[in-house]
Amino acid sequence: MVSRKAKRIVDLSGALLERRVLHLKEAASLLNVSEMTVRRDVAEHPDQFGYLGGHIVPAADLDADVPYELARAADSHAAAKREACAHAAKHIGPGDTIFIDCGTTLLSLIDYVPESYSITAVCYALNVAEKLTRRSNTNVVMLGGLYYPSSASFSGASGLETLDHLGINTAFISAAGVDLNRGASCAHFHEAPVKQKVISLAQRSFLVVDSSKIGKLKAAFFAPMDAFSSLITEEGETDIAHAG
Amino acid sequence: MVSRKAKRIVDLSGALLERRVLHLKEAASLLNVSEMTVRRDVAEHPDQFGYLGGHIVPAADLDADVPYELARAADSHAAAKREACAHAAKHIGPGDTIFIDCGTTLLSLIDYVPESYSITAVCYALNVAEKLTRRSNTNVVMLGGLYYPSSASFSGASGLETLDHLGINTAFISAAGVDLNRGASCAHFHEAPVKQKVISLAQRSFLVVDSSKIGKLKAAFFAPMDAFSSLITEEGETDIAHAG
DNA sequence: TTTGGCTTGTTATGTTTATCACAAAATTGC
DNA sequence: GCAATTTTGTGATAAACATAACAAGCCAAA
Repeated sequence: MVSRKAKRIVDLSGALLERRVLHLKEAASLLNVSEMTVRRDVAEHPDQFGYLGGHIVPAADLDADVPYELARAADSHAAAKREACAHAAKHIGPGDTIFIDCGTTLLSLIDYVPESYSITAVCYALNVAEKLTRRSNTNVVMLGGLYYPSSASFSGASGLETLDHLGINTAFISAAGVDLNRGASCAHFHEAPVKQKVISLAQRSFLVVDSSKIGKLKAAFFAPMDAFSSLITEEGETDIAHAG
Repeated sequence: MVSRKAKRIVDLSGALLERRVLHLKEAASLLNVSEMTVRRDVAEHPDQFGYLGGHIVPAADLDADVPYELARAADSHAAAKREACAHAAKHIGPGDTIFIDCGTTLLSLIDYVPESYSITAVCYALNVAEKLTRRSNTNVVMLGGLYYPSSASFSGASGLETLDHLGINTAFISAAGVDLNRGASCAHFHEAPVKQKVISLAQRSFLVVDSSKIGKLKAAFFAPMDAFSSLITEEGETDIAHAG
């Protein structure tokens, strides 16, 4: 027979699947043990449970194991990125089909699109998809493929093929480096083919970065500046002269 | 100019993107205001923030706004589902490529695979993908397509094409209904083509359900019983007689 | 510049949570 | 069935958190 303790752990994680948060007191009465015992159970299984001031949560909700230097990237220039998104969102209209690149830069773009707009959003990053699916009035299209933790995104041949069936009005592309002469580059090679194909198919593309990226050049070059209608940063929008 | 308050809210949700949990004290010093102010900010934006005994979390982590009757389905028979997964996981070996179906049934399958096994997992549901990407030693392949909130999964022609490039050893398929004569069915039509193609390509397929599903029949029929090597429930494994 | 409304900080008080040590109860091995 | 070990409960104490009332500060319009 399985020890009482093991059964409690299973019961508790079961209850959490359903409730997402459980107060210590609830958990105790649910499991028919004292609060102290629940405390001990939770403390002994940090892999399964998180504990926040009297509340038990699934460990998954907390684990700062966010893939990607995402965790690291998210803090730096977070405010600038949000401002850049606010500018970029002005280019989105009702009924549009947009493409949202991976990374942290464009994560808040969707927050600046009025709830009333019904749009279709194409993405290939897990964190972006998650946000999009929470929004109503939004069709979400995901490009599949192999997962790359470095950018929390998927890519592969069939993801690229999916793009052939889509009509994208406006693509929002981000970059880890923007050199005003050479163009836009990113740190991970697997992202480049996706970005390039999107840029080639979309009616118009915008390059969205916080200004700290300007002047930098990363390993994977993916587009010259004149591939974009404009460069958008927290400071606003800069038209790109199409005269070579 | 934007009110100071509005900027704080944006900063706070930005910090949460990165940290997932923020202690009241940290938040206060981060925003350069008193704890009391942070309390008030959080209380005024229940849509964005959750608050658990001194800790601020993104509302999304708590909000029972889990898409799908997922929320509803998750509680019922949760223990049975986990037990079924424990049985099913015995069929996974190091180096395998497995397919994990959508729904809540197979969510805990991955928990029963030893950390030391390096595997490749193919999926098409957002909640499954999320769990898989948290695991080390795991290649994750996602089938893309249009998002269906009803099952938190993606499907479409190009997702199906992706399957052609994959060699799947073992497929774990779940169902909303299992009729021992007619076979397996699910509630959403978009899932059926994916399940069918996977079953046709995988070396072997297992049907994994909690026993409450047995005897039920849902709208979208997708496979006869003899398409599966065995039926796995919380009570264990039942070989399926291949004699018609 | 001054008024009035709104925002923020402070303080005080009560409640909840955290931790520890020890006792009681249950399990296990023999 | 008995002793050793583990698990669980209890109560005391300290720390952290919650809440409300009021004072001070900020901002905008007159």
